[in-house]
Parts: sequence; C-alpha cells; structure tokens
Amino acid sequence: MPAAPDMAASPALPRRRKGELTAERILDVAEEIFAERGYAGATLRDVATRAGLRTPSLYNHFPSKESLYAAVLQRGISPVLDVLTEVVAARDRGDRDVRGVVERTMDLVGRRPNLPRLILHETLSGGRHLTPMLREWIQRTFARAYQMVETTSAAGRWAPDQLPLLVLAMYHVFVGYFAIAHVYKDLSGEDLLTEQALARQTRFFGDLVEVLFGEESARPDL
Amino acid sequence: MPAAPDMAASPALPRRRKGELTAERILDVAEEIFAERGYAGATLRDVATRAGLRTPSLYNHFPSKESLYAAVLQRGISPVLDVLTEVVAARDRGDRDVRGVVERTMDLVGRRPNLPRLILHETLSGGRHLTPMLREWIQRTFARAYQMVETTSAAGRWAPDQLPLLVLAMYHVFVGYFAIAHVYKDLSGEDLLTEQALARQTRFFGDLVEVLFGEESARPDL
DNA sequence: AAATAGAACTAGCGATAGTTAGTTTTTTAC
DNA sequence: GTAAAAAACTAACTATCGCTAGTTCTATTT
Repeated sequence: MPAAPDMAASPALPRRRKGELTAERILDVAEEIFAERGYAGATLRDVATRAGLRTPSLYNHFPSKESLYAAVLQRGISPVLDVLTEVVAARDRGDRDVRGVVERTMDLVGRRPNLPRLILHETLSGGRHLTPMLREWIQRTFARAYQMVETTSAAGRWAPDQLPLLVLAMYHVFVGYFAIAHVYKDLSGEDLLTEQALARQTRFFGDLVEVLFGEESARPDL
Repeated sequence: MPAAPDMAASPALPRRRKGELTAERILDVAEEIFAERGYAGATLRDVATRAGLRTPSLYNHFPSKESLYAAVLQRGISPVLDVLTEVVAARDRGDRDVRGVVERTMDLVGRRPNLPRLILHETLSGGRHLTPMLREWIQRTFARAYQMVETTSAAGRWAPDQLPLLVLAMYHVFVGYFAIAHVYKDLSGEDLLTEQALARQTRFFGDLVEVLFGEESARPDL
C-alpha cells in the first residue's frame, strides 16, 4: 500500500481533530431531535445514543443542554440569514429575480428541513431560547422584507396596513410546508420532502408570489 | 323564603357541582400552558399552581397528564370542527359566502388563540398525541377542503397538482398568524390578538382568498 | 344536624432528567 | 515511542417529574 503523503486529510479539507467530527455529529442528531420534540421534549440521553455515545461524553463538546441547543440554532439559521442578506443586497443593486430567490431559498432549506421546525418550536414557546443576536437578525430581516414589499407594486393591490400581514403570510406558507411534512406523510402517505415534491412546492411558491405581488394581474406562466 | 320547586339551579343553567367548575378552570390553564410549552414542556405542577391547587388535586379531575392533554385538545378542537362541517354542509346547499366563512372561523379561533398553537405543537412532533378520532376528522376536513377547492375556478388558475399545496398554504397562513403572535409582540411591540388586529387579519385573509380563488382576477373590494 | 361523598391537602415513591467527579482509553504532538 | 492532551467511559448526585397513598377538610344530601 503506497504511503500517503501526509497523515492529515487532503489540504482542501483542512486537518480536523476527531473531537470536531463528533461535535458535528452531535449537532446533526441534536438538530433532528430538537426539531422533532422541541427543547423540553428532547433528552441528552437520546442525543448521545443516536450519536453513538454515552450521555456524559456530550459534555466534552458542549457545556450544557442549553448551549447545545443554542449551537444547533446558530449553525442552522446562520446560512439562511446569509442568503437573505445576499438577496437584499442583490435587490439593492437592482436585481429583482424573484423566482431565483425563491428557488435558492427553497433549495437551501429543503436540504435542511429541520430548520423550520426548530424555528417554529421557538416561536411557539415565545422565543425564549433565541439569542439576542438571532433576535436582532430576525427583526432586521422582517423589516427588510417589509421594505421590499412596500416598494413593490403589491402596495397597489394591498392596503398599507395589510403589507405586514402579507409578509407574515408568505413566511408561514414557507415554513409551514416543512413543519407539516411529517404529519402529512403519516396521514396521506405522501412524502412532501422528496426532490419532486420540493420542486413542486418551489414552483407553487413562486406562482403564489407572482399572483400576490405581480404588477399586472399576472397568471402563473403555465 | 318561598321554596324553590327544585333544589337544583335554574334550568337554563343546569346544576353544576363545584368540582366541575375547577375542572373547567384546570382545562383553561392547561390549555394555556400546553399551548405555550407543548406536552413535554408543560408540568402538572405549573398547571396546578396556576389553577390555585396542589399537584395531586388534579387527579381528582383527570386520571393522568395524558388524559388532561387529551381533554384539552378535545374541548378546543371540537367547536372548530363543528364550524367546518357546517361550512361544508352550507356549501353543499349552494351557499358560497366565502367571506362569511372566513369571518366566522376567525372569530371563533380569535376567542381561543391557544388552539392553533396546540395543534402546531402536535403537527411538529408528528401528531403522536392526536387521538384516532381527531386524526380521522382532520383527514376528512382536508379531503373536503380539497374537493371544495377543486370545484372552484381556482382550478383554472392553478395546476391540478398545486391544489393540495394551495389548501396547505391557506391553512398555514391561518394558524401561523396565531402561532407567531407572542413572538411578534415581543419583537415589534404590536399585539396581533387585539380586536382591531384580528379584524384586520380577517379582512386580509378574505382578500387573500379572493385573490387566489377569485373567478376573475378580482381585486379586493377596497 | 348527621351522614355521606367529593375534593382538597401532606408525604413520599420510583423513574428519569441534567450534570459532576473520577478513571480509563484513545488520539495527538514531539 | 513516549508524554501530554483530548475524549471516551463508569458511577453517582441532585432535582424534578408524574403519580399514589393516606388524611383532612368541605360541600352536598337526607
């Protein structure tokens, strides 16, 4: 067997200690479990078991359940917020490819369908675990979205005091789809998280935006 | 003092023993707490305290936490399902007053804003606590809603495979509003559950339905 | 007013949660 | 290869959970 040039992994993948890998594995399973049962319903025992560890070993990577939860939220939400700020920046440059925005966001969240459930658990319980930083991000994002809607022709179709409600509505359509996927499958047998189903929802959501925000009373391009 | 014809209370208000009153009080506070923290996050200790009792006294009214939860769900959801079946019946008679349906439903749920949160907790955790009866109701209701949408002009505006998504979307807009109310107040200072706010949302939701399902590309009657 | 039933209480059990201490094994660094 | 550091383990503590047993007080009935 030819000797590898280095014991470390490839230079593109910078060397990582074993602990970091297991920490990531812990975050993965914790995300699943928190998303399914919420903070109170999730137990460290289950997290450890699904990660192939004993409970106390978790404490080599995270000092408490609370901090593990915060880390899960942080890691999950950050990329979504990044996309959103990028969208805002693109719009400020004059780029108004709404379909593209919808597709990118759906694609991102579709790969991590636990995120909406995590966030929904948070909003349901009043957002007590949301870090101040995340709270500020959310406030900013919603304010931005409102501005964007305000400077759209939607302001013609909808009364001014309805615009915030419109933003909320689109948000709920978006996250609700992922929130209900499991029950939907249980009740109807159809999986909403397959690639085709996600593509269908992406198209639907785009059409929805078009109908609600379209300049003319545009019909979907079907 | 003239002797009452019967020792029982007035016939309009049938006689109630003290225990029934406290049972109702327990249901009220349990509904709040379950709605806020979900099943796992709620503790009987908190329920009892908020109801002005010690924990074991709860067991004089409900045999277990599980059954208390089931009772809360049952009591809360039943009237909503009643309205929905009534709506379906009205429609079958040819009555298609969509605005009226929206107003009645919003009014009903607006008086019990905990219900959507309860149900959302359920859907998030996979609906494990949903009794079979409730599951069947939900299935029937969704199937009915789908039929209604299918036989509407919406079928012209939307592709057939988008109709279920449209039903889901409207559902999420409806329940999401109540789910987010607390965080929204916390972040923006505005209370979404005041009478005016609810009236605004009712109008908005009606407009939304009109835009999405309207025969012509009707604008809201503003 | 006395008797009965209902509904509150105190005390405490068994199970399980998150967490800590201390030890052993494994990985990393020299 | 050896020493140090990291990360796994076992054992056990404390707190709290849902819940039961047994008792006392209160409301209802006759």
